[in-house]
Order: sequence, then C-alpha cells, then structure tokens
Amino acid sequence: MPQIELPDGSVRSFDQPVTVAQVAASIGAGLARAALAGRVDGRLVDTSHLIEDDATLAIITDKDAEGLELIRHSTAHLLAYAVKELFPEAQVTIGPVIEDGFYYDFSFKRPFTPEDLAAIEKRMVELAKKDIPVTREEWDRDEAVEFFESIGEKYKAEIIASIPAGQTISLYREGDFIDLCRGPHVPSTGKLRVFKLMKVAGAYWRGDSRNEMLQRIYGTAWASKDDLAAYLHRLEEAEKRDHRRLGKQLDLFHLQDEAPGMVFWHPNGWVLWQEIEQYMRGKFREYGYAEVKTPTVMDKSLWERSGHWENYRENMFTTHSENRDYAVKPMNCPGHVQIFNHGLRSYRDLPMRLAEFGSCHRNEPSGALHGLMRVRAFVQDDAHIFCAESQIQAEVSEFIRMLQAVYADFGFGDVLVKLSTRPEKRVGSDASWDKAETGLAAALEQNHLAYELQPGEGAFYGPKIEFTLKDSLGRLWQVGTIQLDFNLPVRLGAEFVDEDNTRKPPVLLHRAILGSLERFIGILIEHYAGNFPVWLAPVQAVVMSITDAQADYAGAVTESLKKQGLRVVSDLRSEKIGYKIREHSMQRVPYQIVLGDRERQGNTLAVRARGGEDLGQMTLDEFVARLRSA
RNA sequence: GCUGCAGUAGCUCAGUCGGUAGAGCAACUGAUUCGUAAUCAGUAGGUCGGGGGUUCGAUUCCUCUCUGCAGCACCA
Repeated sequence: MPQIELPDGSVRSFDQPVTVAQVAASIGAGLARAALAGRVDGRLVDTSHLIEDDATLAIITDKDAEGLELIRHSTAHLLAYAVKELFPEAQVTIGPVIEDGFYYDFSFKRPFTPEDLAAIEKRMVELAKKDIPVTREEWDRDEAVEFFESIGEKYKAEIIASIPAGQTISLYREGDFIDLCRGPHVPSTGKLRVFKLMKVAGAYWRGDSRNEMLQRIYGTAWASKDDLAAYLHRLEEAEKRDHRRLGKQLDLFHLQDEAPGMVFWHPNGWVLWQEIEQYMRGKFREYGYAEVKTPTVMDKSLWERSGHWENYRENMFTTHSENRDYAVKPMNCPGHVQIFNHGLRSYRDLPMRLAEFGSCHRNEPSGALHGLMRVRAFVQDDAHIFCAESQIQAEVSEFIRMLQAVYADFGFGDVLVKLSTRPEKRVGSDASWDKAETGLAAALEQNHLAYELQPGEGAFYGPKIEFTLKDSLGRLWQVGTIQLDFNLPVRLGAEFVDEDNTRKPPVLLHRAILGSLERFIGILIEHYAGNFPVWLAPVQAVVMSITDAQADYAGAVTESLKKQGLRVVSDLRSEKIGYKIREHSMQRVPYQIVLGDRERQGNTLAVRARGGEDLGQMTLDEFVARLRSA
C-alpha cells in the first residue's frame, strides 16, 4: 500500500503497487501524456517503473532539465534505430547526450553522406510518428554478450563484456531495435518530436587513436520547435562573432598557406596586441615580476638536460648549423632557469619572479590548428617563480588573485578551473608529485575556488591548475595556468643557499594568465564581438566631414586628438555622411565625430557613439575627457 | 595525425553534363558637396590552391600534394 508524496507535499495512497505512469494518470490526463519519466526517491526511472513502497515521486516532463536530457538520450537511440533499419550492416556503439544534443557512433563500411543523413532523419520522423513503445528489459550479462555477438554487434558485445560479470544489465527495446542502456527512456517514440541531425564526423572507437575510426552522427533535440529555432539562431549568431571572420572584417590579422598556424598581424590587430601587452607589463610590475628576454633557438643539449628532447621532441622545430643541433624553444622555462643560475642565489632572493613575453614555437598536429586559438607560433605572458617550498602556497594564492584581477578587467566572469594531476609519461619521484599536487589543491581551497579534478592530465614535469574560457561556440580553451615543478630545477642544476648554509633546489612555478596572446586575443574578439572597449579599440574615433567645406576644421580636430595620444583617423571623402557612418559602424569604431558647418562655426563636435546613440554636441576637451574616462 | 567536406577576382559567392569564367561589395576614374547605416556612371581586376595524368582541348575527369573547415586524437 504505497503512500506517494509529490513535490507539492501532497500525499496519495494506493492499495497496490503502481507505476509512475499510473500515478501521473491519477493526477490528470494532461500530465499522463506529458510524463517522460519519474524521479522516485531521487532516482530517475521509466514511467513503467513499479513503485511498491512508500516513496517521494516527481513526474518528469519536457519542462524539466532532466526531461530534455531524456529526450536527447532517447533521440540518440531513435537515431540508431533508424540507421539499423536503413543500413542493417551498420554496427552500433554508443550514443550519449552532450551539450545541446547528442551523438551516436556507428561502424559502417562506407562514410555516411549528407543524403544518408537526410534519409536517416526522415526515417526517424516516421518511427517517431508510429509512437512505438520503448520498453525496458533486464538481462544477464553473459547472455547479453552472447546475444549481441549472435546478431553481429561486436562493439556492443565488447562494451557489455567490460561490465563486471554477474551484474544484471538493462536493455531497451523499441520495435526491432534493442540496445544496451542504463536508461531511463521516454515511454514511446512519439514523445520525440523536435530533433535535427547536424553533421557527420569521424571519431575513434573508445576515444583511442590506435583504434579504428567510427562515424559519429551529431544531432540536436529540444522540447519545442521554438527552442530548436532559438538554438539554430544562436549558432548563426555565434558564427558572426567567430574571430576568424571578424579578424578579416576588421582587418586585424591573416594566416596564409606558407605559414600554417602562424599569424600575420595587421596594423589594427597589432594595436590590440600592443595594448594588451602593455597592460600585462603593468600587471607584472604591480605584482613584483621582473621582465626578461631569452633566446628563441638554443642548443639541443639544453633540451636534453631539461627533458624536453625526450618528452616533447615530436612537437619541437629543430635546426642545424655548423655541426650543432638546435631546437626552437617550445617553452621559456629552460631559458629562465639559465638566468636564475647565473650567479649564486640566496634564500633572501626568493621568491624570484621572472616574466617574459616569450615567443614559442610548437609543431602542433595539423588537425589541431584553429585560427588564433591553436597556432604553431605564439607568445606567452609567461613567468617563472623560483621559490622555497614554504612559499608555494602564498605564491600560488597571489597568482590566483592576479589572474582574477586580469580576467575581471576584460569582463570574464565565469572561468572554469581544473586541477590536472600526474600523467603516465612523467619525470620525478612519486613523493615530489605528492607534494606538488597537494600544494596546488591547498592554494585553490585557500582561494575558495571550485575546481574539477583531471587525473592524469598534468604536464610531464608537474601538476597544474588550468583556467579555461569559452569561445563563441562554447568550445573550451585553456588560457591561464600555474604549474608546480620540482623536477626542472634539479635537472638544470638550479640551487640557492638556504638559511642553514646548505644548497637546495628552488621550487619552480610556471604560470601564465592570458596563456598565449594569440589565443587570448581570439577569445577577446569573440567575447566582445569586435566591439572592443575604447582602450583596446584599434581606432578609437573617426572624424568625418560632411562636405569639403569642413575639411580644414576636420583636419585640425584630428591632429589635435592625435597629439593627445588618441587613435583617431579622419574621413574627408566626398561621400554622403550616411555612407561614412555605415562604413565606420561596421568597423565598430567606438566614436564617430560628424563635422558640418554648424560644428565648424560653433567650434564643437557632433558625437555619435557605437550603437547609434547621438551624444549631441560637445567641445573637443569634453570629448577627450569622455574618451579618457571610458 | 585520422575521417569527411571544401579551395573560382581583395571579400562574399554563382558557374562550366570538358570548348580557358560571372555577380554584388571593395578598388580605380569621373560626376555629385549631399546632416547620422549604402549617390550615380564608367574602368580595371582571375594561368578557377599547386604538381602530374587522361584528352584535339581540363577550372571542370583521374591522381598526388598543400591549405582550410567540422569532428576525433593531441594540446608541456
């Protein structure tokens, strides 16, 4: 006789065990139709789940976040169902929910074409219309392995075989299609109404590049047509702020075939760069760093001692001259250690913070290159802190504060923080890794930062904290990082004289806030959609004449503004003012100054702000003051 | 690096079932002097990513290669 408590606190009692669907029906026909699943005592279950004892129950519909996730998961199964109907030889593997949708990986003898995709989607619509029941079955693991092997689904059999023996597993059946799944699922295919297949791409079986490549079909699914339309619209808008597109439109930079992954910065883009670099230089001074510069090309022997030759060689560009082998630096650390090593250091010199806008080259795999986000030649806002073990926590904490101040200045609110620990391929003893990992975690906790743990993702020389930002399409890019390193100082013979007159290796902290200027500017372009704040805008104001009669006045105004250090251009062309405004608006110039006879006679400026706001007339001094305070 | 797709004028793109290409914008010239998101007319501009092959003939077909795009793998 279960007593069932609903989210509003009301309790319903039944004289015999009931299913979630029956409870929903007892509340109302509308809810019965809308029910996708239930949450019984906090656990998500199918609507067919039988409740035998007292329980709390929430009916999940497409209004709930879990409901949408359920729809996506079930749509992934529907996709596999449709593929098996159209291409019986295709083998199914896995089909999880991802942000905004789902995918399903198939093994098939030939690649799916866009026409296939259309046909599959059409079949999915048909199968959904038939409103086929989706039912749960529980199987013995070994029987399930045998079953999937017997129908030729070797990937599925392999997945199930990796589940511990003796465990019962659940399968879901819809029509002729049966798939391993933890569930829950929507009760029938008719609940799946709004979905769209997006693209096909390759993906390695079990995410391992040594395995064969499967074909992944990506799709999206939503609770309503409006939501789907909004999602597609969001994608279109995101494309418009793609830094590669804006880089072209705003004439910031370009890349070309002869230098894959290396950037040609144009005058406008280089202004951005210079402003950001100067800003960071100011921060370095503020936080007690000394700026240095180290060579780009150094002898192979140094890289052998640092461990890079062994661990990082495939990503290094090398060169040769007069019987010597050299490598182009992929990192700045060995160079900074050379500066530390130059002279005998005392504990009194610690912490020593050496910063460099370090130009690095890494031979990244061709498929990884992506606009400014992943390049082969880049400049890091790099610094290395040499300190005593007792100073680690304070240094890491202070770094985190500096990083947060910088991100706040650029308007980045939510930053993803990850702690990556020891990888398989590494140098150094387990004891020093233990120390390094606990040190970083402690500093994060001291700053009350929530973080995600990434076991095995650390650098070969030490664990790290990563700070990640999103691009316009939601792709994640690591920008800031701080990495603890007990190994490199020892390898390169760095040491200091401690209070007790013994020589000890310092602890090395590798840290960057922007990561690479290239990547950071890429993210910044998308973040601002090209509407840079005035201090960063390549052109801060444009002075426009309405007719030739104001040419002299416009020239004088432009000169005066330039003399005051502002980035101003003039536009004296014999075009209509609307034409000029349109052009400079598209270039996202923050301020447009219109000069006609009225302004010339009154010795004023008519100022129009980005976005079209008319700021009216003001004097040149008033304008300069406004621009400076922006 | 892997799978798939793509590469045509400065940009965005059309086109050629194999007979050496076209639009809009931009550029240039001229006219226009016009007050808040496109004035009009004209001119010029391309060995159709690169190499090789098939063919009387290739931008189009085949092949190799480079680069880019999406995803995967990688990302110290």
